[in-house]
This record gives sequence, C-alpha cells and structure tokens, in this order.
Amino acid sequence: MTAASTPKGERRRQALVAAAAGLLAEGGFEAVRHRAVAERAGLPLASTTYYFSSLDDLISAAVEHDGRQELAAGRARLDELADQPRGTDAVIELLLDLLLGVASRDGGAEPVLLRYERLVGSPRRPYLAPLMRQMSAELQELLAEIFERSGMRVSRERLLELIALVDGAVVNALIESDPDPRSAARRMLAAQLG
Amino acid sequence: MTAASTPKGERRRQALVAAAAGLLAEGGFEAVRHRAVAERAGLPLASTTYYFSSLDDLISAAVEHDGRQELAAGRARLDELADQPRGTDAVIELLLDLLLGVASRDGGAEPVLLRYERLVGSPRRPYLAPLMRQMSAELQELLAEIFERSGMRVSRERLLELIALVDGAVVNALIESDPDPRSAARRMLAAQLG
Amino acid sequence: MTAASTPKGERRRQALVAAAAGLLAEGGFEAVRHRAVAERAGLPLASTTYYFSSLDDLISAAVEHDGRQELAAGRARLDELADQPRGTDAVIELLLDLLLGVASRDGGAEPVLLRYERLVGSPRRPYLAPLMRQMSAELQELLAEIFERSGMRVSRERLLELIALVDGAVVNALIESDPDPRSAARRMLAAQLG
Amino acid sequence: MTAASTPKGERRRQALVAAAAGLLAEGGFEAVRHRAVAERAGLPLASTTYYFSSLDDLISAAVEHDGRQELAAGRARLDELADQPRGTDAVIELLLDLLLGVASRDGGAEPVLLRYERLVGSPRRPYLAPLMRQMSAELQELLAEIFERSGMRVSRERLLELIALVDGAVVNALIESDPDPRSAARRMLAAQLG
DNA sequence: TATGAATGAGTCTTCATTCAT
DNA sequence: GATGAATGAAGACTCATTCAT
Repeated sequence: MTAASTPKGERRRQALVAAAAGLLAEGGFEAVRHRAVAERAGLPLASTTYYFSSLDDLISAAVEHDGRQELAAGRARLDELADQPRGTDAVIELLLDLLLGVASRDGGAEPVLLRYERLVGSPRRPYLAPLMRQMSAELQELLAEIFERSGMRVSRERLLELIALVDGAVVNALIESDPDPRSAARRMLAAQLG
Repeated sequence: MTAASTPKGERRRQALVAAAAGLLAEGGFEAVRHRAVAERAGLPLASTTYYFSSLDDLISAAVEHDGRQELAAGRARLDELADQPRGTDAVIELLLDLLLGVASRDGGAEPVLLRYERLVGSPRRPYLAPLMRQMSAELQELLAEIFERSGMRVSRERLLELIALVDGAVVNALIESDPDPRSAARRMLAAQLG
Repeated sequence: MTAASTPKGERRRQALVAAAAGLLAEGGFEAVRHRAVAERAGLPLASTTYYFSSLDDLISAAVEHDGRQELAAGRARLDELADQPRGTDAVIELLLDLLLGVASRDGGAEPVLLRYERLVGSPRRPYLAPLMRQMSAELQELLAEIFERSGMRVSRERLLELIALVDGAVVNALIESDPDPRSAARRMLAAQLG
Repeated sequence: MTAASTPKGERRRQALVAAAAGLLAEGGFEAVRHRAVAERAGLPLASTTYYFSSLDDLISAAVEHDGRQELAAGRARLDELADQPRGTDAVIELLLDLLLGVASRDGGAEPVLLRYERLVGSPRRPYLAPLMRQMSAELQELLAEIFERSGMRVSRERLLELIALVDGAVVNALIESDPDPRSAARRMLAAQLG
C-alpha cells in the first residue's frame, strides 16, 4: 500500500505516533503530553484522544515507533556491510552501533538515553514490558548475526553477557560530568573480547 | 547530638526529606511533588518551599537521603561479617547485597528500581550528577573492600566491569514478565567469577 | 449578528473580557487576576486560561475593551450634538467629556483614573503600547472633530498641547485631598482658550 | 548627628527604606516586597515587619525617600548655577531637569516613570496623598525659583500650567514605540514660552 | 468520523503577616 | 530589640480527559 493510498485516519495516527516518538526521544516520558503531541503533529488536540484511548496508549505507540526505527537502522547497518567484519574492533563498533545507535559516536548522554529510559521506565509502565521484550529479542537476533558474520562463535549466554556489559557501562557513565557512554562501553567490550 | 536535642527546624526538614525519599523510592521522580511530600510528612504545604528553595532541591535531598541510607546499609552489611567471605558464592551475594540492596533477595523489580532510576534520571536532572558521582565512588570503595576481605585480587578496572555486568543484567531483566533482576545478575557474575 | 446568534464561545470570551475590564476599571491592573475574573464572569477558573493564553493577553483584551467603550461613548457624545458647539465653554466641556469621560463630571479621581493607569502602566507592560497608540490616535481624531465642528481652527500641535494640558492637570490633581481633576483641567483649558 | 553615631536601629531602618526606594524606582510598586527589600538591604526578612508595621508603611517611606532625593538633587542643580539662567532654552532645560530628573536627558521612559507612577498610584494608595502633596509643593517652590532667577515673571497659575504641560506631554509620550518624553515636553514648553 | 469546547484537579511558587523565642 | 520559623491564601499556568455536536 503506497503512502497515497493509506487511509487518512491511518496517516493521521502515524503522524501522532511520530510526533510522540520525537518528543519521547528528546524529552523523555514526561515530554509526551497530549498538547505537545498534537502541536508537533499539526493536528487538533482532540485527535490525540480520538486515535489513542489514553496517554499510555500513545506512549506505547511512541516507544514501539522509536524501537522499530532503531531496529530498522540496525538491520540496514548490517546489510550495508559487504562482507564479514574483520577483527575484534570492527565487531565492537558494530555492536555499539546497533545497541547505542550510530548517533552515540558523537559522545554525550542524549543519544543513548532513550534506550535506558525505556528499559528503566518499564516497571512503572507495565504495559510497555511485552513490547520491550519483543523488541529486545529482535535486537538480540541482530547482535547475534554480527558474530555469525564475523565467524566468532558466541553462545547466547555470552551474548547476553556482552549486552549487559555495554548497558551497565553506559548506565554508570551517565552520571559523568562529560559523559561518553560509548567509550566506556567500548573499553569494557575490548577488555572482554580482546 | 541526640534526636531529642535536634533543633525542631532540622527535624522538620528531615521529615520532609524522609517523606520525599519514600515517595521517590515508591513512585519514582514523578511522585515527588510538594503536595505529596507535605501530606506524607504531615506538614503544611508551604513548609516544603520554606525548607527547600525548589522542588529540585527537595529531590536532590531525597536522592541523597536514599543513597546515604543504602551506603550505610552496605557498610553495616560489611561490618557484620565476622571474617572474610568464603568462596565465590559468598562474594557474589555480598556484591549483590551492596549493589542492589538486601531487599533484592525477594525478587521483583521494585527493590532495585531506585538505583537505576537515579542513574538514568541524572542526564535530565543535571543537578543530580555530582551527588550521584560522589555516592557512586563511595559505593565502589565498599565493593572493593569485599574483594580485599575475601583475598581475591581484583583491579579497579575489573571491579568496574563487574559492576557494569550487574547493572546491565538488571536493566535488561527489568522488562521480564516476572522480573528477578538479582538472579540475572547473579548468573552473570557466576559466569565471570566462577 | 444578534446577541442570540453570537456563538457561545465568543459570548463566554466576551464575558471574561467584560469582567476583566470591570476589574481593571475598579481596581487597576493588580485587580485583574484569573480567579477574580472567573468569579466575576461566573465561569470556571480554567476558562480564563482556555480563552486567553496568558494573563497579559487577558489584560490586553480588557484594556482594549475599556478603551473601545470610551471611544464609542465619545463618538456617541459627538453624534448627539445636533449642531456645532457654541462658545468656548461648550467646546471645553466636550473636550473634557471625551478625554475624561462624562462620569468625570461628578468629580473624584476614580472616573478618570483608568486613562492614566493605562498610560503610565504601558512602559512596564510593553505589550500594551501598540494598542494604546492606536486608541490614542483614534481619540485624537475625535477631539479634532470637536474643533472642526465648532469652527475653531486648531493645528495638530495645538491639539496635542491641549491634551497634554488636560492630562497634566489631571495627573497633578490626583493627589489632592478632595480631587476634582476635571475642574483642574477645565481651569487650564479656559486659561488657554479663553 | 554623624553616621557613626546614628543608632543602629535607625541605620537599619534607613537601609530598608533605601532598598525599598531602589526597588520602587526600578520595578514600580509591585516590586516592593518584604522579601526583596530585605534581601537588597542584606537584612533579615522579619526586620521589614519589625521596622514597618505593614508593607504600605514601607512603601510610604520609599516614596518619601525617592521624592526627597529628587528634591535634594533639584536644589543642588539650582545651587550649582553661578548666576541666573540666560535665555528661554536654559530655563526650559532647567525645568525639565527638576521635573523629570537629569537622567531624563538620556531619553527612554524609565527615568521619568517613577514620578508618574507615584502620582497615578496615589488614588489607590490614599496614604500616599498627603506625602505627595507636601513634596509637590516643595517642588513647585523650586520651579518658581527658576523663573525668579531668570527674571521671568510667571504667576503661580502660569507655573502650574507649565507643569501640567510637561506632565501631560510625558504621560502621552510613554506609549510611543521609542519613548523620549523629555523631548516631547521640551517641544511643548518651547511653544508656550518661545 | 472528528473536533472545539470545556473543566476539575493539580502543578510549582510567592507572599504578607504572625508568633515564639 | 530582633528574628527564625512558619503558614494560609493566593498567584499563574498545565493537563488528561470528557462531551456535545
């Protein structure tokens, strides 16, 4: 179905989701408000409650939107590789690209924050958990593929360990005065894989 | 100075901090509101702004209160050990007790959530970062002491790695349908230390 | 469009403006508060922020409302004159009616106060200045018409001088123990025009 | 009595008055708040209510302080003249200096605002009126002296007229987009005296 | 199918004033 | 004589949600 043939309602819904996802990425959960979403989408305020039965609904959609986008970006990143990554360093950078996003290369807490806000925000927003689990599993598949391509044999447990290492490094780096979470994660991966 | 001789003003201030810290632990940052704090402390609404120049101020105090309490509990946990921990398993449990709190033994996301909400909440509340760094450093000292006592030689880098491993495991476990973050962390520590 | 057919929303908006304008006239800028306006209009508090994006917005509307009303009253006063005003005294009274309002005939500071509060309040409320300039210009047109009708030739500069004379007389009369600003202005006009 | 021998209480009172007067000049009546005054004076909040039975009391004192200071400046301005002012222009500038303050030479509404805020603010603050009358009378004496010195014979009525002209010109100039009230007043005085 | 209108509850914060010490 | 402590009332403004059309 082309964009042109997408029903108007669906298109508006998507516009709201995209607006909410943008707000979520920029300002965290607090920033996702009916008013703000409607304004960003250029749609009437009431359309937010018309298309989404509650704010939580809208937040779910936003979380999924952001997550799917990241997954797609990860997939694309993987596909653009002509052949297998050579060497540990290439594997590490690939892991970081997929886990933290390519934007994390620039340093700073902001580009990576969304991933951890969603994770840590889930217990207080139980409706997010199933969604997060699903997307987490898909991300793991992608990460597993990195090792497959590189020829490195890595068990599922080992993969989870490496993910944890990255996530823990990042979470702890978030409070640094000049945070560079990607570098922190890289250091730890290098120590483990090197 | 005994409790009885604590000046009244300081006692009220502490009551507000304790109330805010409780709300923070139970409901996250969003739950710390002037009204809620005042009600929980049984004090007038205006007392919250009398003792704290802004809500951020109060939040800072609450974060510090919770953090100091955890540190004190960790210190106490360490001191109650008659001699050195015997065996890897004991070391692991000790690590988990100090990092996640003894309450984490019961399972569930709630007991460990506060640690990660504070970490992940810091980038959007920059005034927390220095405080968090200070308390993080103190916690690392405590954790280092575990290894010293056990006779295991562990470098600072290695310690940070282990912390990251725990934190990453926890953060990823938060989205499980029946989260048991402590167990997840334990598994990873066992794999690394075992 | 009759009152009955005025859309409800517009009617409510007008009710708020009228309430604000009344408060402004009776109590000055300080008296225009969300609460007071809503109560006077018999509408919910939140309606004030629904119809006006800020208090300044509401104050602007109130200032314009009062100003337009005065201008309309001046216009009406002029139109009720069958023919030209005869004699200097009639011209003077007409000038005073338009500048200070017919209510000023009764003496007292209150009836004239609003004009000067708006003028003097503008520098600290810059958003009022354009509005005030516009209404000032329209008032000058009305005043010019008085002289045209009376057959007296008065240049624009001379008109501004006479306005200044009245305003200055009034402003200084405001501190008298039993203020009669209209009389003070009349005396000065008589001396200049007599 | 020298400053050193001024009783401490009186000195503090004066500090509060000076602080209030400064706030009044900078921010108008609204800016005179207990907290702001105390902070500016570097004194405890409660000292404001200890030395002044109410905020109105403090405002009165501030109004008087500012007024006396202006009068003193006017007196000084007059005394610094070696001989009589020569020519109408010199007289006009002198009038403007005394009425609007020498700061008005720089243009802008701010330097002259205080005079008109006090005048127009008096009807809603009746306790100010007697004070304002007294200071107004003293100012008139000063202005009369200008004409005496210059050799120009000007009746009391004429003087009041000239004052009104200046005040009216200023008040109307306050709403200009780039207000230069002194110039507006100068023009009118020149037309009348030239 | 949409949406403009509407609002009760709540947000943080300010303030004049009182009072015990 | 002086002031730290305290607070009820009010300030402007936001928000999720409902509802009539």
